[in-house]
Amino acid sequence: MAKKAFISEAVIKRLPRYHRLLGQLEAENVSRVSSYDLADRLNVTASQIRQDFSNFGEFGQQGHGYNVSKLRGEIASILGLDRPHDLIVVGYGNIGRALAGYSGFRDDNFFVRAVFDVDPARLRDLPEGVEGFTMDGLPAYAASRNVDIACVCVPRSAAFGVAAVLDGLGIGRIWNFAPVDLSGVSKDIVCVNINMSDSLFVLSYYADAARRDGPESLPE
Amino acid sequence: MAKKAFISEAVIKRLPRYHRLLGQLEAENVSRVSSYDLADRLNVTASQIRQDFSNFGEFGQQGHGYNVSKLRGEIASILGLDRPHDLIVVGYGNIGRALAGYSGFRDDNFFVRAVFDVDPARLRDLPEGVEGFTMDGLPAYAASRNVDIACVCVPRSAAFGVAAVLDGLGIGRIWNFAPVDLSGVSKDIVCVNINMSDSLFVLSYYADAARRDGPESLPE
DNA sequence: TAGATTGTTAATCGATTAACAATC
DNA sequence: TAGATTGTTAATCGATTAACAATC
Repeated sequence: MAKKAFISEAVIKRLPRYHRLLGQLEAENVSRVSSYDLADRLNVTASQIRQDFSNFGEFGQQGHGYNVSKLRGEIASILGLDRPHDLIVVGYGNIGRALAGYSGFRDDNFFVRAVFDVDPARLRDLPEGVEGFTMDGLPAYAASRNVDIACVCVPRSAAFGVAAVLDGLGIGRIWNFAPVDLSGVSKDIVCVNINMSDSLFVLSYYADAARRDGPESLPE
Repeated sequence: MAKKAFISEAVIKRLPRYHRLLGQLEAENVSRVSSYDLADRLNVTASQIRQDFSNFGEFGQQGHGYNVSKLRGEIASILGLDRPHDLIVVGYGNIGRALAGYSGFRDDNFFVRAVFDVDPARLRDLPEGVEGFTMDGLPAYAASRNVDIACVCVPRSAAFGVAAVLDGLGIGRIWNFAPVDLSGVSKDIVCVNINMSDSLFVLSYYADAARRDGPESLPE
């Protein structure tokens, strides 16, 4: 078929896992895999894997499977991992610090360039290569520097305001750690949420469920 | 119907959002809501909300909707938020520090009691009320203290080993921040993953998609 | 009571899985 | 070539939405 117009979110969410596994296989010097090999490793069906790939093109070779490096490159390209992304962190509290300090993103071309906080006292001990500014410095920063993605790590009460400011500055790509829905702030906002509390609550549920009803009550 | 045996993961994942909204409504002194009110606020269908609730019992009153506090209490009870949970953090790096330092979980009855790391030099500046131990202290700790949930914040390479140790100590409830699938380590493991990279990659995809194809390419 | 809104059954929609012809 | 495995179409499954009788 090659390049469908609209692709379901379920498919997109699986791409990072494929990318990760292919990276491991590459590190193990595996050069070819079939959809069945991949399926085994990921505990999904081969059918699903082939369906997923077919949304984006034809990456395999009939009778021989997929070239690991090529396939990984294709997925990286789909996800945009083949070019650098400039990130800023807005809100330099616990999570903001964790993001700015985590170097692992760099391997996938994501670079935290600057952090912002209302409180100048917090802008100490910044990681190597990361600049710090108070919030009022954000417009000037945005005017002179490229910002691909903003990581919103402010308290819930500040999140809407920050999102509006970011949208006004043309930084509508938001990685949101505040427990609010920012997609309503503007039509242009592209937002992906990490809600740690929500995830913890789900674990709490399944921990109880497993105790009560045994392992059959667990998903997957 | 009242209390279905097995409930889909999609339903469970929506419960924290309901709980959060009901908390806000409670703070606004709203005492009653209909499924239509809730649906409006959450941008979902009223039908879905009623279906979701009906998995667990009958929480509403025909003709009058739901009592906000009562409903919130029911959902809190389903998620286990009505009683305290003792947490430990294993791996005291960037994410581990963020988790141990974040006080917000306490409002929902989750308490980080201790942190563990292979490197004793890292166990400095612990938050108020949090103890620090090297990894070899984990068995003794588990023997003398209650541990409901372990937050695994170690590097990928250490994650399997840590999960095996935790499982051996009977701490099979894992909130996993390492990019590996720990559910295979043991049948008893209940694991919920937060994979920050995966989420960032998905954002990267949608940022590109929005640029290319406009807002129609976005989900939700 | 009449109106509103639930809980639930039936219909629809979309995603996953199975099957298989195409072909390397 | 023969065997293997893809890409894709068709069948199944599950989740979401619509409809409505029950009832507060």
